Amino acid sequence: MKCEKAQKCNLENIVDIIGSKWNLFIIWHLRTKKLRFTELQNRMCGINSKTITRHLRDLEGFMIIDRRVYPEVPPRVEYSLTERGTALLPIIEAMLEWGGQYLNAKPGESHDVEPAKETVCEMDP
Amino acid sequence: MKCEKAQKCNLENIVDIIGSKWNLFIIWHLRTKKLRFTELQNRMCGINSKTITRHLRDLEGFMIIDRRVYPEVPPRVEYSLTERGTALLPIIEAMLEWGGQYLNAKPGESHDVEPAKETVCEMDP
DNA sequence: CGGTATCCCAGGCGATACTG
DNA sequence: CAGTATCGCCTGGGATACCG
Repeated sequence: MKCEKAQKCNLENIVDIIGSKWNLFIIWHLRTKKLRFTELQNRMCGINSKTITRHLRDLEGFMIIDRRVYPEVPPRVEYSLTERGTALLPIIEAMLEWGGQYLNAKPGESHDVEPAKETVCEMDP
Repeated sequence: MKCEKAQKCNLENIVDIIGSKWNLFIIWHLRTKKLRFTELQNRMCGINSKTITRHLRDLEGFMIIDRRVYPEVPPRVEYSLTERGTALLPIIEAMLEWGGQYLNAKPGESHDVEPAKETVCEMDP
């Protein structure tokens, strides 16, 4: 975690963000439209609320997502991508493309079901 | 970790590879030339041998790096990128570019030293 | 609805020591 | 040199319960 002799690695900072499965999923799910807390949670394979909250806060801190609270009853909170977050989409797409080219062709070993398309845990339409 | 209702997420498989700080570092350090075990270890901020070995094996399993053993005394093992691994470089470069654009400009909070350039833990020339 | 608060556990990672 | 073995910490994340 620490590069004592050198300055903090650029790549390391980025991996802290992109390297998390959950962060990537959140960003990806927000690519088309803003979503509410529960909508996100349901789309992400039932991730528990503590975990998703933590990652949402992280992403908000990095100014990758925008959190908008509507003072209503019942409460409504909507998350959306910022410009910074949107700028990450090409990278995620590149990752998916890479995965489609190489992982689907020869899955290595951990391949139990048929290859996915460009989808990420699409569960509920 | 498990998408019970959907097929295994493509993105999740990829994040297992790209999402690891160590894997990214290894790939990045191998971008220009093949390196020996110790060379890699020294460049990576003194990562301990157990950890690096594990990640090297993982990457080898995914056919992202190539491990070549020379039957000599003392032993020599060289690691290099495969085509698959090389195909990841544009993604890492995109990540670095994104980080350069956004993280260096406004670091958020975890920013203790001056921004890094396109470097990754460059310690010993 | 959109979270916090607790508890708990697997495993990622460092430190250290040893080996062919 | 290139690892393996062992120990032990600490965090990420699941389960569950509760709250404004």
